[in-house]
Amino acid sequence: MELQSYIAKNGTTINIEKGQQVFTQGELCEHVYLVKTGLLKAFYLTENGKETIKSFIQSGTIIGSLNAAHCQVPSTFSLEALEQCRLVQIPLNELLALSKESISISQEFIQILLSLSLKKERREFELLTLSASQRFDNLRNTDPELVKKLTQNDIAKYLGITPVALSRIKHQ
Amino acid sequence: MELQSYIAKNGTTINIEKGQQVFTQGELCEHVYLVKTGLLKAFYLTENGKETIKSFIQSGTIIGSLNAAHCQVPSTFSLEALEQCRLVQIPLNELLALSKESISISQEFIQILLSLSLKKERREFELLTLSASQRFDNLRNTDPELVKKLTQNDIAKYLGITPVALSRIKHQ
DNA sequence: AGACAGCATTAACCTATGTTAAAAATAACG
DNA sequence: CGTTATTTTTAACATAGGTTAATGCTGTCT
Repeated sequence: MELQSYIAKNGTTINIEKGQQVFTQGELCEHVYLVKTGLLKAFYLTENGKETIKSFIQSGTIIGSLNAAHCQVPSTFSLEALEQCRLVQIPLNELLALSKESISISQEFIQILLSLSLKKERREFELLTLSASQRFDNLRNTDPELVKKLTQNDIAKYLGITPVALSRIKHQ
Repeated sequence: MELQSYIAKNGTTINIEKGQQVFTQGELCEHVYLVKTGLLKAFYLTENGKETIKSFIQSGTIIGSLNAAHCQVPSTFSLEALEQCRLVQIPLNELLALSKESISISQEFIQILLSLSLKKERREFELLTLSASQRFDNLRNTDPELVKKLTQNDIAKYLGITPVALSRIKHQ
């Protein structure tokens, strides 16, 4: 947890109101964020204006558009606060540079990336093999607290279905 | 590319016949593989015996059940040769240990994990926002050569639909 | 060539989810 | 409190994709 404390010390704290965006799809975003308090959603907006939620981000997590920050390209998604949030912001470059100096930071980075890839793999598996209602059950079992905090609209967008379909699924 | 040459030197070369499995879902798999030649598929088998393909692996790629190897848990997927393959095998532990000694190896690891996460993100995006036929178009545009080599069955399993549905999609 | 195996197509019918729109419930606010 | 917004439910219909099964195609072995 050297990394987290480095960020806490050297990053700049920002407050985000509910509904505000931390960064926006299509824009450059060179930072990485450590979530101190609050809850956020990372989401895509497709050409035809449809929103789909990539993930929900809870406190204690490090989040950022890694590829955007790393490759200096526009972010493919937006990050928005679902509640009032307190974040600590730091340029990814700074962390990467740091990791070049310190083995233990590198190692931590590797750990973070490995666990991120685990998360993505689970998600991929679910999208590929489970029906919408199975995915919903999964979410409810995995993180019932989170489900309580979310609006049905956002849950649906996360599951990849419409709120109407989710309402139907619930009544069974 | 220090990592690749380390693997090439210190790993053990194995040959896999078409149809053979490199490792199997449910088993431990502590190795990571560098694909020298050939083509493979990584796939899940669900409880009800349905197969879905996670990804196709072409030569030059490093593949393995990272989480299985790292956390010493059974792999969640199998790896099978679609053509006769030549691989170089090495324990992930050995690479992780190595990365603790060498900053440049750590850095390479980080690069690999970052690009892996980019790939997964694209896949997640597609599964979440595109229809089956859009996903098929995408695949055809991104890697037409690959599509030629694959059976329609495998393409369908990769897209998350049945071969019947894929056949329908093609005729439009 | 003939016989078989493995793929691909087609068709008929079924189910899950999308779409639109209206009604009902809940939350937010003066 | 009563009034507006916002979210959720319900209903009716449309569509994509699943299921099963039959048919056709291609290649391989003898």
